[in-house]
Amino acid sequence: MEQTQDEHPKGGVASLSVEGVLVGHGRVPKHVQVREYVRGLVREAQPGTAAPSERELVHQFHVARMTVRQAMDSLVAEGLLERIPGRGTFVAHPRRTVGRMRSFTEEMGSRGMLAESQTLLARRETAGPGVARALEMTAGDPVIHWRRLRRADGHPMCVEDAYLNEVLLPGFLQSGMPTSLYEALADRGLRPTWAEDSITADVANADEGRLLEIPAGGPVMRHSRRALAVEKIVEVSRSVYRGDRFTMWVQLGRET
Amino acid sequence: MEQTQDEHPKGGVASLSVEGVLVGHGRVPKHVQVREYVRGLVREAQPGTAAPSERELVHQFHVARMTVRQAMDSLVAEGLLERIPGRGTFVAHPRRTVGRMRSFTEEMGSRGMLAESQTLLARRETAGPGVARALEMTAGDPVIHWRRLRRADGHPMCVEDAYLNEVLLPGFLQSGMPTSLYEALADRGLRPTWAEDSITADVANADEGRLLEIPAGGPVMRHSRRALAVEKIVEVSRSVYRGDRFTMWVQLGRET
DNA sequence: TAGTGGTCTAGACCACTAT
DNA sequence: TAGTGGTCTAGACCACTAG
Repeated sequence: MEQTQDEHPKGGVASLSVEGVLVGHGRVPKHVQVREYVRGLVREAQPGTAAPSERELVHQFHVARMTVRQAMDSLVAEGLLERIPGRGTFVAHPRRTVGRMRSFTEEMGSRGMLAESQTLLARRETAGPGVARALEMTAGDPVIHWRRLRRADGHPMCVEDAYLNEVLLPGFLQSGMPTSLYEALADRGLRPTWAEDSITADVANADEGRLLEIPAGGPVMRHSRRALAVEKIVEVSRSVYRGDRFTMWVQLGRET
Repeated sequence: MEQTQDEHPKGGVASLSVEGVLVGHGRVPKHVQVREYVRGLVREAQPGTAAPSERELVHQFHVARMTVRQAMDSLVAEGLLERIPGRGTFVAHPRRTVGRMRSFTEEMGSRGMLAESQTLLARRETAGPGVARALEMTAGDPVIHWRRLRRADGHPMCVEDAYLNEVLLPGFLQSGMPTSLYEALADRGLRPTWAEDSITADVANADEGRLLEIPAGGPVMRHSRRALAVEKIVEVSRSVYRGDRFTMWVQLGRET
């Protein structure tokens, strides 16, 4: 058959993407439209629920089967669907997730605890050599320093010093400190997607002991993070956790 | 054209998979053969090196372009190649790896240190409730308990208690303790591919202090790991690291 | 202008599962 | 036997890059 893209024997130019009717001259590829349609169908379905069969989608969208397969392939690749030859395509059972990055709030939430934050300090500073190197800036460059006492269910859990590249966040301090740092970054198109963490054990100094309500010299975990948004380092933080109350969880995969 | 699979207008039934000639009646799908051919070409190439173009592979293997694309798709998905529209397909630049699982030996090696181990204890025991739960066994089941003092460049770094499911490892103790636990597991088809780690800060007790050559009450990091090989939990370990000498590094990704 | 990857078609035969 | 996913063909037009 001659290729007359976007023009079907029956139907001609389609209109809106409702119930299997594709946008005719849109620049959204058909396989993307099919993919998003299926994603919507499946979004809140139980694992094991059957997805539409490939030939069913072929008829529904009036596209070739390879186009449908392309759509399904990507959903399978991202772990949303799984194919069982001879049986069909089904909503995948949750797989083991590897090292998912979380904010303090998310971390506590996943443990069934309520996270709270108390700002101890929020100001513009000039970067010292350590912070500058971590943020890939030059010593003396302006940074935002935000120190918070973080509680879980009302109990002190850690003291966090976050340093942000002010150049990437003009007017950040003036707009009032947000409830969630990561959401505030996301609002500016700097949602952190990758982090390097380091963790070491230490003892609390007097200040830390006072804030965390433990004796000076008590065990603490020091946690440092470099958070990146699209190849840009947006946040560097150093946190001191109570050693008696906080355990860090990590999931790791091993390459084949 | 009529579908006469594995029989081409020119060439007929092919022989061995050398230089683009596919196995004719083999059960290895063509896209897999093309994929592995390209993987071999590219295995040790520098990032940025051009891979063969899709049409080039079409001619070389006498297959349809969709078949070549299927092969390339999977290499792109696994991060080996990257496509640049209008330019070609290239060996991908290394991406940020997320949470890679490592053995103590690998961990120290990556820091330029030499790892050594001294076995303090290696025997058959019956699982206590905690170990049994972690190994998904029943309390009282036989486990192998292996305690090691681990050094880096000759200095004590941690004491590790590893517990192994003896049912999965018959004769393990009798065969003499291996240099590398993970390699020994791999030899038995139980190479760990996934791990759950937890890390907390604490202080050393008297025994630990003596072994690690730090004062009792000094800061330590307690690290627990559950290691899985193909859905089977093969190892559970509890390690105590010197807080003044060891920092744990983790890379994390965030889902989109 | 030639070459590349991105998208798409309208079929086909296969092995497998379920009825 | 009907239906499913797995594989495969032999083309096509498009937008984009590079010489």
